[in-house]
Amino acid sequence: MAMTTQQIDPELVYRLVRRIPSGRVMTYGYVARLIGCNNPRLIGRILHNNPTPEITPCHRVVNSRGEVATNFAFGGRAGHIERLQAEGVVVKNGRLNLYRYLWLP
DNA sequence: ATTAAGGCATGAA
DNA sequence: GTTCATGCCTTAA
Repeated sequence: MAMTTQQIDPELVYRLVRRIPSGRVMTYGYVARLIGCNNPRLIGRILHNNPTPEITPCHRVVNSRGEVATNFAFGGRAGHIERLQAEGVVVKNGRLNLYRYLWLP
């Protein structure tokens, strides 16, 4: 029995991402898992379509290696890094320490 | 032992 | 069939 059509509400993603405290991050995988989706890439697509970057801090989501997005919708890689550093997150070589900054609800 | 980089798997648009 | 704001594994320095 294959469940091929699993629809997820982008609002669920945005609502969860808004809970990430300033200076902390979550990964695409964790976000996906928490909203009952096993497709991390879909989270990336939804965040790419983020209509309100000022309200929904999509820059607080990185990949499982702690690396920022190459094609961040708001200023690309540099924009992603800049927004994280503005919150005190130390980013080196487009990468941050997940052990230090990872936040889970 | 640690890290970097590449390749394959995955699920939905 | 193609395209990803991914993840995990393998391999090479």
